[in-house]
Amino acid sequence: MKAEPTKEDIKTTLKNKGVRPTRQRVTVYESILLKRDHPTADEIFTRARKKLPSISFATVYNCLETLTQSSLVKQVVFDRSSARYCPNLSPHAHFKCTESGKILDLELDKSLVDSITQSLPDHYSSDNFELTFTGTFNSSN
Amino acid sequence: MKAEPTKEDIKTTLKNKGVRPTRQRVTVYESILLKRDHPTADEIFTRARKKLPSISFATVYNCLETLTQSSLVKQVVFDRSSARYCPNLSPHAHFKCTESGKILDLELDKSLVDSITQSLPDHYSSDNFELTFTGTFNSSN
DNA sequence: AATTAAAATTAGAATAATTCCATTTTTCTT
DNA sequence: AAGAAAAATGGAATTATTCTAATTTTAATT
Repeated sequence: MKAEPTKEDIKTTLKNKGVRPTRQRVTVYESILLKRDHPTADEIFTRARKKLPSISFATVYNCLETLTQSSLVKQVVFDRSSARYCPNLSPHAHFKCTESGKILDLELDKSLVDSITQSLPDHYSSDNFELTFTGTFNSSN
Repeated sequence: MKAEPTKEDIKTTLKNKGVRPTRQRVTVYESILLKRDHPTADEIFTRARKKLPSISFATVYNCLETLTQSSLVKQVVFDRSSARYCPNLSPHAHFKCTESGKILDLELDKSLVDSITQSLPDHYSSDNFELTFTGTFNSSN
């Protein structure tokens, strides 16, 4: 399932999570996987419309909620701007480039992931973290 | 300036940052420092009103913007809920308890802060990070 | 102390993203 | 095929925040 999951792959993934693979959900999930550029609900709606012109905005939000709940996508929020959605399930950080506005995944060494996870004091319990950076990406090479 | 900064302390802090210490700014900053519970703009407005009944909501937002720009407070955003404001300037993480809704500061070992800072690949430049956890805090002790 | 220009504050309107609601459609189970 | 449950839909409502235009305050200068 590395590059281009088929509709069937997607259906199977949804089923495995106990999520009914409706056309709308499959389409929304597909739209996020298609181009892993952290699209907003609005962008996902636009993409989904191309595949399924009858889909409504409310449904896109419903599907995103369902996908987020079932941990298939992660909601990423920078400041107070629109939420973005990320299908990368490995623990990773996000970097927002203030010049391009792009959001990039930053893979993290397992050792760092462990350090972060273990940094929680006793009595605190969490099964996830979100690490974000804001800055610039210098692609002058 | 550990426990209770006076109005004069606050004025000095603002001046040092090149921010004009208007009554409204001092009051807003004071309202955040008063109780370090990561208040929302709304809560800050309520607190500020008690000290300065004429202050407007727009001004609270303006002041928060100014304080954030000058790095005196940090805006903290969880999910898509209201932004919250944190006057803790040391590098630290935030923990949101899903039971109480409270947001807590988690101080981080310098070594972890360094590891996080150094995890940025070449070409990426950022002078800040935000690390957040969501989970539960078990205070059964 | 009056004058002025710039900066800050204000009230209220506007905006944008998201959520809610009532209805319809689809899907699943019998 | 019928009935029940789940999902999708369109549009209204909500919420936090930003914008705008006018007023007030401040600081600097006369």
